[in-house]
Amino acid sequence: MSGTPNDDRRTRRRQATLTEIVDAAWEIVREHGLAGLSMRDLGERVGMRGQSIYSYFASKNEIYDAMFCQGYEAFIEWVDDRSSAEGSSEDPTMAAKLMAHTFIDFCTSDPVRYQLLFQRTIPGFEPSPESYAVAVQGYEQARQQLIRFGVNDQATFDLWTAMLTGLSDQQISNDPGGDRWERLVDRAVEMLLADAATHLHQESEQA
Amino acid sequence: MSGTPNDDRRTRRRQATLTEIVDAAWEIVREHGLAGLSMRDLGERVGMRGQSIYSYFASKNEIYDAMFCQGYEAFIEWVDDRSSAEGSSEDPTMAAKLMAHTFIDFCTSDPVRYQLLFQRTIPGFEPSPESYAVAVQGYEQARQQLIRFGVNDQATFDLWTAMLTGLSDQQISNDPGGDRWERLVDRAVEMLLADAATHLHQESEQA
DNA sequence: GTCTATAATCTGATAGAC
DNA sequence: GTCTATCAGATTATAGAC
Repeated sequence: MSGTPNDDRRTRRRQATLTEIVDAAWEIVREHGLAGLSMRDLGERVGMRGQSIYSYFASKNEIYDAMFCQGYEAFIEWVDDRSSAEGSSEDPTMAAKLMAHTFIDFCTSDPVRYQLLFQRTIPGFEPSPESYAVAVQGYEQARQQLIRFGVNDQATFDLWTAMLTGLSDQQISNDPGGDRWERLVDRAVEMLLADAATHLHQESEQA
Repeated sequence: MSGTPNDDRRTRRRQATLTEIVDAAWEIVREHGLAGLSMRDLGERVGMRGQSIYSYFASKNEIYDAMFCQGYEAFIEWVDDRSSAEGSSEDPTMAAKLMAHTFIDFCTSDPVRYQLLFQRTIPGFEPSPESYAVAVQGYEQARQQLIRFGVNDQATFDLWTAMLTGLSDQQISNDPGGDRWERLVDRAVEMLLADAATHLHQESEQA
């Protein structure tokens, strides 16, 4: 009863509408903030009534969840694309700086996405297990990258995430569109690398 | 026509109600998030109808503004109380660590306040000039403190704020109630001090 | 799958009696 | 200064026709 050409067409069409809705949700949220997403606006933007969205998503939180998932997929792709270029670099310091810029560019290029992925700001929202798994995958990818630069224990990694999210956060909050904190990234990486060298754990946690 | 004992009593009573309302607003916001503040809830908590609040505040944003102002006053007092104790310390490294803990304790002890003071998360809200002046005063106080530790140029100060807000933010977002990032503070300060020493600007910006 | 209709509730804010 | 009454909407979500 399944697998007919007609079913194929139908699911493809449905999938297209799903991504169309999520894309429209990102647009709204970039204009009116994370909390400013409403089903009516969303329906209007995608060419249907707000109530019809419920044929695709059971609730508003399910839309946030799809955005959360898509955001982390974008993160993984963003880092993948740029780390292959870094891999060809000989200088590990240079590679670490590139990685840091890659992360901060991702954050500052879309502040609302940063807010959804890396901060807890929507009161009722908890990511589904499936979306959370994607988030963990992104986190692990970043951790594996840093291990290459000698960041092989949890404490040092936590210090790096604090520094990099701190730079992103200040850049977004206090100098949107500028580079007041972004231009401190190279200096921050040099500082972190020097620190990591003095706190080296000999037992690497690599596989 | 003014200055009679009756006027005195009246303004004192009014002032008491004003702070009572702001205190109740903090309670609500700690329970339901920054965006979860409503005039009806606020009125109920303070013992009047929601509409009566408008006798004290012209709009909801004026309440956010009062909270913003009060939050920065609390920050100034918090730092003042603890920096006098630090002043008696001989070791500048120790003093810097105490200052960093003071800042991060302030942030993590009240996440919603941190959100209101240091992040831009309420869509329509802009602090009034009066409240903004208090914020600038708090910022300047922190800057003057760091100058004592050799952080005498803007770039180095920006790096410190990024590190300290980054640690606060990670602590709040990813380990609420714990100390996973808080326990990295001493190490972070040592790292920042070593960095500041190598980037010393001879022309101090002190008065 | 999309519609209309609507439930049920919340929102900030104003007018005017007392 | 607090109340009642009310405006003028907004919100998420469901039921049922087509």
